[in-house]
Amino acid sequence: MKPADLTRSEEDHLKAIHVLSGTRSKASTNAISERLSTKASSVTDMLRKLAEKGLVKHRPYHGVKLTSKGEVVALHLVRKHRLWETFLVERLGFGWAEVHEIAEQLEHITSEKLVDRLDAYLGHPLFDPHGDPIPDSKGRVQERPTSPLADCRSGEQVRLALVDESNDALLILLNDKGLRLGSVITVEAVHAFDGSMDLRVRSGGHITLSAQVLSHLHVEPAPK
Amino acid sequence: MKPADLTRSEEDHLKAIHVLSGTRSKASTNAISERLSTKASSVTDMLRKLAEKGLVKHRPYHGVKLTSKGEVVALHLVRKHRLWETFLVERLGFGWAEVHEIAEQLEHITSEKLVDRLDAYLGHPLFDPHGDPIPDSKGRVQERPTSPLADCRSGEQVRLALVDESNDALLILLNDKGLRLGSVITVEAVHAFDGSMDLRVRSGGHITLSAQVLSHLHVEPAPK
DNA sequence: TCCCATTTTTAGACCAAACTAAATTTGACC
DNA sequence: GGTCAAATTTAGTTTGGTCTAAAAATGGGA
Repeated sequence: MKPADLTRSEEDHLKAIHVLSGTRSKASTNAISERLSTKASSVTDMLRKLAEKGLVKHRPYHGVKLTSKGEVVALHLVRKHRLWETFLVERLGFGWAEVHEIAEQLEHITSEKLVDRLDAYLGHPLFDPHGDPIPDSKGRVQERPTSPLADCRSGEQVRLALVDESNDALLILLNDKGLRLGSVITVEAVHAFDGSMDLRVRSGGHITLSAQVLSHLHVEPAPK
Repeated sequence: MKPADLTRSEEDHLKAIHVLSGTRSKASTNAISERLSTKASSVTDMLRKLAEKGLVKHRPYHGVKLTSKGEVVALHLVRKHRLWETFLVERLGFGWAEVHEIAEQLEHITSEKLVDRLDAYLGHPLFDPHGDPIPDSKGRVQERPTSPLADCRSGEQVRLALVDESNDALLILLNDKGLRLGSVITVEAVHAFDGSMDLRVRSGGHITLSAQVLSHLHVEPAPK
């Protein structure tokens, strides 16, 4: 039983639901429509269609979640998206900020063989350029214990592991400050007033990040 | 004045017209519809739309040809298609026969920067895996003097330079016979009865090709 | 418990891109 | 030059995906 042939729009909706239901396990019509820049009524239509295909469970007025069949499709899309992002950054020299939009197109290319070859060509990477895990061909993801940078205390030394937003402006800001995935950071001060932090970046300088930026950064223990 | 945003269907039509009008400079409605597996009436509709956008010149009942603006778009699509084919074969290890269909999808990805980076990554190749020239970013193509293998005489030694068809079965046949681009071939016999040829492939064996196969092969003088 | 703002769905319309069937044009042949 | 088959266009329909506007459901606060 193949993932069947889905239209681009159907795929976009499945992926949106997957991402949005990450924490709460259900996604709302409005949240989906906002993410896809469409109207709520269009989303409702699509949900009915996807429900008929057995890809989502839609309880009207109460949100939607993926069936296991839908989850498989969504994870496969995420896999393709993150593999292509990795290719663009590592092989073609793109910066993080630029690749999201292109990968949005590339993730819809349908060829199992292409995905698997690309995966092998890149050396079966476990994480994409933003630190997000890349599902393997069976949909399994490598988990990694990360914690919010915002929770760190003064004096802690950690490594930047994950940026949980593909917002261009955020990525450009990090770039400007000399921060990249794997950067080793020492917390120099935490300001209670606004939640901002002063940091020292090894092989970089002293920087300050606002709480708004910090909320998207996750770290892991610094290497020895 | 950008190539403007075109739908996938519009792009497909432009490329079909480009390819079909290669020899005669005009393409017929039926030929286009056959190539795209649609009906003639659908093509007529599309031609009107493309004509309104100034991309084609359509004289009803008398065929269609690209305007210079349409030609630019078509050449850009050809460029993308052939660069992706090259990537798939040279980097991902695909065989010639498999890449056409995937490249048909990849050629519609819109990102100038992506195309140019891919081109550089591949070392600015002049020819794709089938021997077809790859237009550069300005649409210029590298010409190469090739002649039909079918015109060769007994005893001639030549090199396979171009296969002018992306038909799967043809490419698989060539593969089975041990022929690839660049193969050095000696003509051993030409059979007047059916136009078939007996050939010897250097670093291969003795093979026989039908006139039907030969008609798609083009050669250049053998290297010294 | 009732009310009302917010969210979501329904109803009806539009557009692009395809189709079928019918009408029209062309051009080759007698 | 007239005729007819093939090629092409026109007319009208369908499907998928979106929209706007109106109706319905939900759930928190008085």
